[in-house]
Amino acid sequence: MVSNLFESELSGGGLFKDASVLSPHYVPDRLPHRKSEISQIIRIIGPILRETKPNNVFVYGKTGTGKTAVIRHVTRELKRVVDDPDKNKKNVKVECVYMNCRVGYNSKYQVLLKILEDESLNRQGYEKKPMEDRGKKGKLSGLSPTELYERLKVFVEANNLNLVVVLDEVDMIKDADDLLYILTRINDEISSGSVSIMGISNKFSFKDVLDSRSKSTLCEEELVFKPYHANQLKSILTQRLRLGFKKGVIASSSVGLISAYGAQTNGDARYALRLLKKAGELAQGSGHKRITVDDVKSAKVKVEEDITFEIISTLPEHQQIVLYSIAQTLIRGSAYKRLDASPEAVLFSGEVYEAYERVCTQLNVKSRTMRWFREYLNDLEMLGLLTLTVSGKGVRGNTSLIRLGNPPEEVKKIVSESLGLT
DNA sequence: CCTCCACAGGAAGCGCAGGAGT
DNA sequence: ACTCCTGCGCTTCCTGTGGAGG
Repeated sequence: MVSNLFESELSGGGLFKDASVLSPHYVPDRLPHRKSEISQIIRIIGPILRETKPNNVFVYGKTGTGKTAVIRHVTRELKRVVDDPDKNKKNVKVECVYMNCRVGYNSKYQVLLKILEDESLNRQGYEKKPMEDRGKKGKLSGLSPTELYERLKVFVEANNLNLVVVLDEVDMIKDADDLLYILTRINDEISSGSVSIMGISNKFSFKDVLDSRSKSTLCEEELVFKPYHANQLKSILTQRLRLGFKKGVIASSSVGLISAYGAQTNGDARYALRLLKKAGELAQGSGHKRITVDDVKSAKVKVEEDITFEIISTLPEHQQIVLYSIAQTLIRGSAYKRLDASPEAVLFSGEVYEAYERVCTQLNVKSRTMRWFREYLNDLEMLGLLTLTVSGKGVRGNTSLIRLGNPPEEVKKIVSESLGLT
C-alpha cells in the first residue's frame, strides 16, 4: 500500500496534492462556519492587547466540532498581531501555551512543568527565564510544586507578560480544582502581567465535577460548539479538497456522501476528513482516476474497522479477554437455549463468565472475580462495544443479556491480533 | 405464597505503586 | 533517601431484585 502510494507519486499519477492538510492536526487559515465562535473568542481574549487580563473561557462541544482548531487559529492570529511591531506599538507581551492534557499533562504538576518548559517562555528577550539556572540536564523536574509556582509567578511579573494557558481536554486533569486555583491566584499576587486560562472539553458533565469556586473561575465565559450539519461538512470538505487533492479527482456526489456519513456521526468533521483521506487512498491504491461513491463506501467500512481496532487494542487485557470470550461463545453457539423472542445472538452473563474463566486458564492468566467481571461488562457497554439488557420473562433470575456491537469474527480477530493469540 | 436461583451492584477493605513531604 | 499518603484495581462480603418452580 505504502509503496503503491510512493510509486504513484513518482509517476505523477497520484490524486493527492498535499495529504498533510487532511491530518486532524492541520489548522487551515480559514475555518468555515465558525465565524461567530471565532469572533466571540476574539472578543473575550481581545483585552489582552490593552494589557487587561481577559476572562477565562470554557469551551465545550462534541469531538470534531472545531474547538481545538478555533482556539489554535485565534491564538495564532493573536500571536501574529503581537509579533508585528507596526501593530503592537506598545510592545505588549503575550504568550500562548497550548497543551493537550490527555497526553502526559494530566496533573497540576505536569501542567506547571509544561508551561515553564515551553519554548516560547524560554526564548530571547525575556528576563528570569524559568529554565535559566537549571543543571546540565535542562529539566525542571525534581522541583516541588510550590517552587514551580514561584518561578512562574516571578517570570510573569518580571516580564510584564500576559500569558494564556490553553488546556485541551481539561477534563483529563486529575486535580483540576487545584490547578485552576493556583493559576488564577497568580493574578492576585503580581502587580504586572497576567495569566488566563482557556479550557477545552468534550464532556458536558465536566463542569459538575469542579467545585463551585473553580467553576466560576474557569467559566467566566462559556462557549458551546454545535455539531456541523451535512452541508456545513460539505463546504469544509470542499475547502480541504482544494488544498489536499488535485483538481477534479472527486465527484460532488462522493463529497455529499461523506458529508452525510459525517453528519450521522454527530457532525464530526474529524471523522469526515478521515473518510475523505481514506477514500482518496483507496481510490489511488486501486488505480482510479477519481474517488467514486464506492471508494467512499469502502472507506467507511475501513475507517470504522480502524476505529474499532484502536478502541479494542488499547483496552486493558481482561476487558479484551471478556470481548474475546463473548465473540467465541457467539461463534461456537450458546450452550443455553436462545430466547424465542429475540432472533439476534444474545448471551447470558453467567455463561460468558464461564467462557471467560476458560480463556483465562488457556492464556495462563489469573481470572478476576465475577464482581469485577460485571464492571468490565459495564465499561465495555460505555464504549459501545456491547449492549446489556436485563432479562425479562422466560429467564430464571435476574441476569444481563449481552449483545455484541460488532461482528464476533471481527472482534475475535482484533483481540487475537492484539493479545497475540493463536 | 414461599423459597430458591442467578445474578446486580453497594460497601469495606487490602495490597500496591507512585507522588508528596521531610 | 526515607517514610507517609493517596488513588487504583481488585477481592470479599452482603443486600436487593425478579422470575421459576414447587
